[in-house]
Amino acid sequence: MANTQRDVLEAALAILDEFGLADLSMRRLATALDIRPSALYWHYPNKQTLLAAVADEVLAAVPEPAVGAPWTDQLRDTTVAMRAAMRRYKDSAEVISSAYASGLITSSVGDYLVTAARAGGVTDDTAEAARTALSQFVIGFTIEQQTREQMERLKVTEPSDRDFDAEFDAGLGLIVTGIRSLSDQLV
Amino acid sequence: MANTQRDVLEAALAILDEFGLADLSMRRLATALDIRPSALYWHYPNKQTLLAAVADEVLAAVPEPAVGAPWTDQLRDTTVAMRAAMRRYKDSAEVISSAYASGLITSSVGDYLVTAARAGGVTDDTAEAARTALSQFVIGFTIEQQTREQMERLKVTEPSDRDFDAEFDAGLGLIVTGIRSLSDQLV
DNA sequence: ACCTGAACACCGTTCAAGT
DNA sequence: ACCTGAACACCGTTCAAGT
Repeated sequence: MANTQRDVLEAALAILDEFGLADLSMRRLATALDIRPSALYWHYPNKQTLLAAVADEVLAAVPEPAVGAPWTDQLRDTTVAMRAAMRRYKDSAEVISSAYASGLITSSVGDYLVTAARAGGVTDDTAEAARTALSQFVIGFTIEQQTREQMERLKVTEPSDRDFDAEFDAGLGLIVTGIRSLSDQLV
Repeated sequence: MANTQRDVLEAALAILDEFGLADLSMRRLATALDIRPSALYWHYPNKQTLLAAVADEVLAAVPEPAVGAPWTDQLRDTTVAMRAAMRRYKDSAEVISSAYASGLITSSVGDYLVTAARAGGVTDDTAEAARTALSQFVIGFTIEQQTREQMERLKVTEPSDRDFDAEFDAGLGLIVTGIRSLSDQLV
């Protein structure tokens, strides 16, 4: 039974879900599909491109913000949805960070943030800054949490008593407040 | 001539400076020191610990904020200094991100940010959120820029026309504005 | 105190050849 | 269209032994 590109992508997500990024090697992925590693290169030109596809698939769970909602809620909801999407797959924040930097990502979550910020009447520069601040924050924050979780799983660290949800809400609130404040100045 | 732990650290920084993280392997580091890879494990227990030492050394260039300066300037200056310190060594933002998450970092830059925010009279939770938002932002932002730069060096991407300095200033301004706004609410 | 030698168990990627 | 087989050039880490 021959595999499609989609089969390869789903097998990669399954490994990420179950074992994390350290175990997502081309050799291990091939074994999961019961093919030889070289066969993967028929579906994807290299590992980097495969990981970008994984990143896009993870972020595809983030919905377009509700057009009727206040623009600050759109910013909040999109950022919260990004975090929720990343938390579904172990280490996916790190995958997304690399893919984002590589420029191979096609997800439009960044555009959702820029559009929502513009709805607040801020300048284009501020809208871009809002996207940067929010996406870097949520990705960086989730990398930190997921790396901790992976280390606790491997018993190399004891469980920390940090309240990640509270820390996230506070940081998000702080950034949204900053954007709203810049918006108010323009009125 | 026997090597010290410091010699190993400096050789690692030299490789980072000249070639970047992809070339910082234990084998290559050993070759640079003219010893066998196994000898490195006398100085550091593993690569992760060595990279944490590299991260600390990079962040050691960030000065304690001037006590006389306004607290918002202390926040800005520390974040700007973190970015400047990271930009001295290729891919060091990624090294710091991992080391930060691993909990092996001992640098006190995070404390500088919390202390500065507290000077603004905000609650402890907001001060912690300020540290998280600012450090995640500057690390995430610099990872993105340094990954781009590395790819341009390898000619896998054309130079982008993004103005990273302007984007950074806008994002930083936005976060600091948010903190100040929460501080003002308390007055 | 610091290092070598040898080994173990892995990587990503290429490319001619097979069906 | 999709895959195998074989190879190339690498990894991090361990551990007994050397000086």
